[in-house]
Amino acid sequence: MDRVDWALLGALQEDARLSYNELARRVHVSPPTVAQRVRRLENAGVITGYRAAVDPTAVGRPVIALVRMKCYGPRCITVHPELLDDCPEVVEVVRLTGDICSVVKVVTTSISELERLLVRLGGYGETSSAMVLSTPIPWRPVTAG
Amino acid sequence: MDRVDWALLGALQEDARLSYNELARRVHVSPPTVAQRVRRLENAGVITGYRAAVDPTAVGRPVIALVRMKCYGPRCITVHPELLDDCPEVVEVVRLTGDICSVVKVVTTSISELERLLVRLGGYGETSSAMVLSTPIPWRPVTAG
DNA sequence: CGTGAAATACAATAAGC
DNA sequence: GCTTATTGTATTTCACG
Repeated sequence: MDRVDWALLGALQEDARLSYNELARRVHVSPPTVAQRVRRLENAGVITGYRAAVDPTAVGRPVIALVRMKCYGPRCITVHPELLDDCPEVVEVVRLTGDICSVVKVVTTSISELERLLVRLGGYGETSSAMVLSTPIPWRPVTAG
Repeated sequence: MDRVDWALLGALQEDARLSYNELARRVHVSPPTVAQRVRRLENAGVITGYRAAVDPTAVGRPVIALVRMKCYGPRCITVHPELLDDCPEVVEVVRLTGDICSVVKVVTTSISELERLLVRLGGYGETSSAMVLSTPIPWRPVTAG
């Protein structure tokens, strides 16, 4: 992780579709070197994927919520996330320290769909939900800082 | 948003670096059609960007936390997110309904750096933090479902 | 580990269906 | 609005320093 690696990481976090030529220009190394470095970062697990970011509202899923879970013992969704494989509305689950065992981000078409999902999640634990009004900072790159 | 658009969205959420040729092969339309459709999705605000996903642990930032904020009146960070412009550790802020005004995701190198950040955030409101133990579901694509 | 030069593959435009 | 064809450029691999 030298200065070149961080520059590549920064550029790819801002725009994952930049070509190796364009990256080479910005980082001031040759295109093959860029290709080699990027592959190294991928294989080392630093870059875990490249994703198009989709605005849920723009595709008819304007109802977003964060659900805090206190799971009932061994069926905890943090240890069995596959329980949610048939819930495409669930887009993220993070396991936490403290009395809240996880926070689940859900993206739904409507309040009633959200309600159905909360019923489903309620089967795994105590839920407490809050709707997302907006996302003042949707993301930030991880930097060398 | 017909079936082809959803297929393109799905493919680009899984791998944002797929070429138009490769996308054309998978979705069974011609490359120029892919280019046209993808550009339409970008301009319509459906695709808001393409980002490389970075594993914070792999770059020396293993201490991740979710901080719930109850801001003090008008200096609420949800209405003035620029207050956090000089905090690169803050990677996401979502505004919520309910008594918690926002949840802030922070990515830090160490517990002591997390502590410094909590002091800073404490200047804007009451904080309640929980550390991220793992991410059982780090993300999921938005689908036609 | 980095650079340079080869063949291959890709993107973009324009024209036609 | 989708496809085919063409042109120019980008990407990749290999060989070399």
